[in-house]
Amino acid sequence: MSDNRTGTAGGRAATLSDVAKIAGVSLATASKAINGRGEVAAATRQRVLEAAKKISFTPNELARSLINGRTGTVGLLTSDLEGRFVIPILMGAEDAFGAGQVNVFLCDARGDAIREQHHLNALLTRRVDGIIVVGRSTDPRPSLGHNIPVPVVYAYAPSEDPTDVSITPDNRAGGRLAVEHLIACGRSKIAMITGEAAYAAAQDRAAGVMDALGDAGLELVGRPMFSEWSEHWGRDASAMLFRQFPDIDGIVAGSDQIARGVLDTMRDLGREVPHDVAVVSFDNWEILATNSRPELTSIDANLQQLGRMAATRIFDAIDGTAAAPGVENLPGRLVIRGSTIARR
Amino acid sequence: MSDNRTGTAGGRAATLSDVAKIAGVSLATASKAINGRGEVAAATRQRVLEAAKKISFTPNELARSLINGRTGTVGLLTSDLEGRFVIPILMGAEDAFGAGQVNVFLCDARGDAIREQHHLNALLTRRVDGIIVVGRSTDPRPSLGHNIPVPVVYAYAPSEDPTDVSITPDNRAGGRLAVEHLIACGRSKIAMITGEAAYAAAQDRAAGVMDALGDAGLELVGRPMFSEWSEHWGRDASAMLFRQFPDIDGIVAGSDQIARGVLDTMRDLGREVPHDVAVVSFDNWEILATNSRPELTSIDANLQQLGRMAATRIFDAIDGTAAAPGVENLPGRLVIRGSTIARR
DNA sequence: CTGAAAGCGCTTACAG
DNA sequence: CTGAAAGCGCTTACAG
Repeated sequence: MSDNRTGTAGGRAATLSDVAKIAGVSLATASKAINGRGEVAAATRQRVLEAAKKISFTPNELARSLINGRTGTVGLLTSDLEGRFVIPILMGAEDAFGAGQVNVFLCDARGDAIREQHHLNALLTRRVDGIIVVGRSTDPRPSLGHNIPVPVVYAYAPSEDPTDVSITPDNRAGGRLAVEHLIACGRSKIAMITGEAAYAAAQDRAAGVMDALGDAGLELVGRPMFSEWSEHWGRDASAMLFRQFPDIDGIVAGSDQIARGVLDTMRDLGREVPHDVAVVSFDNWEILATNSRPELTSIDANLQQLGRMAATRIFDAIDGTAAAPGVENLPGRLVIRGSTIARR
Repeated sequence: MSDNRTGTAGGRAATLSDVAKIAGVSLATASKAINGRGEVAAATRQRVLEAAKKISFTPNELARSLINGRTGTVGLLTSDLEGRFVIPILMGAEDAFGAGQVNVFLCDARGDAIREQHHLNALLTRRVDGIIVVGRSTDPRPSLGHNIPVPVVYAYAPSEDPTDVSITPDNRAGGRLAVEHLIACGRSKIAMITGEAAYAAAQDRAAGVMDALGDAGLELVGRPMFSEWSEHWGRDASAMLFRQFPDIDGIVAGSDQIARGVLDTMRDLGREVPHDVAVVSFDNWEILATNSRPELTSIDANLQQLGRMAATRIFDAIDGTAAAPGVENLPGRLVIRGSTIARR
């Protein structure tokens, strides 16, 4: 097969007319044969398919979309591509849409509202069938409004507008999960080191921690320590904490990164994890969680599932069976490793 | 403004005919006015624009594309979305295409050839103007072939076919860079701990390391140690290494993860970094490199630039000024931190 | 400066 | 079973 960058001798892509001409049938018949629609004689269909194959005919989806009003495309509007959180969501959505069925337009607004508006316009101009908006944190974000002619679903960051459809991780339930696990591991002197207080994720997790401690008749040791979402902070905070409260036996870390810092300090202080101190964290970022000493017990936010759900909501809305508006909170799951339960 | 999910009272999106009717002009004139083309009286243009605004007219890009033969879309065919490497490339490409100008179809083949073919077909059916194929490693990958009617550029993983256009990191030069830096830091007893030998990246970096050592009249201490790209391996390998060669004063780590493991072991062994042992690694994965003790000197592969270049190649090919085929090797850059040069 | 007409590639009633 | 015709939403020569 020679190098052919056009598909036909004429220097342009093969068209249904080309196929019809070669097969000696009308455009209408060629169309029906290709699409398996209408009553077409088996022999005729055969001829058409052969002709199509011969000239590598690829139907032009643009023309089809123009007719049936659906493009089979969806826009993914994110504000933070580099973020580790949007990627699994994006994968889940891509997954749910299926290979070759629905295609996803990826748009990264870089956290810039102007850029987001540009992208939104471009998406509408291309007649996407729906839009998924993926935020970079779980803090509510401004709504795109209701003047958008296609369904919109907000993932990770919920919309500020309660009449929009949003799906976000249930961080409060996650905080409960963390503490309940520590208690189940026999811990009762539990402290919390977490990220920036301005983040809803930090607040929600802390609230869940408090809920669960209260239910168990326990109190947090010290106050929740808010600062950076970093290993550095994990190291520094845990050093401070143990100076003040040497008998802590359980720590909830706001992220795997923070937990990694905590583990470093435990090692420096000669405290054994999990024997002396059990550590549970959030994110279940595998590459961090499975390479530490010991490995980290962590709460996975099920982001890929979150992406799949967002895609499903879009489908439903397109099919007219729209979900009830509001914020849906997706529970996370506890992944148990060596930082809370010793390996034999 | 009321909740309007359609754009017009008729329950469908506003059309140029609607605009023309309201403005009291012909379709042709409306088109020219909207596009700033042709000679249209200022007053007429004004009326048309007002009408368009009134009914929130958004031109249907599908129809335009059908006419001019270009869609302003590009396909991004990746095999590994979760990989940290494809994301910056993807961002760079998205960046180069600009907000709202060209839109990117994201397709993740999950490393499955069948799925890739499905996605490829879908992209062609949607008449993308070009395709960027982003591999998950720097190992050459099968070509998509030359029967594709649009330009194709391979990023990160080059194509096996030298007549394709490929851009890949220059890992050999990176290996040189690493060693030259260690030598500049006064080190002469240098060892290398790296990832799986089956990876071109591992081999190329090792080759560059050997080149630079040879040029300096030095020899590697021991042999390059190949195994997992993990912290675990970094810890274990460096422990073995120092047992055998206690006087090593410089280590090239094949990745930041491996380097993190090396740092852990140095700390366990009581060796001070960088005073006793300097460590340089690859990837410059910030979240790992800037949170270690000390921070990591690392070689950044300039992946975002790689993505931008790939996008540029696509543009050029569309404009008919195609790049010469072959593999282009993009040099990395050394980012110096505390693991090779002590902070004051 | 304005508009009627043809056409981009395809599908879908509707006749035959 | 097959095909002529209209039409999806838009643009572009070409007349006027």
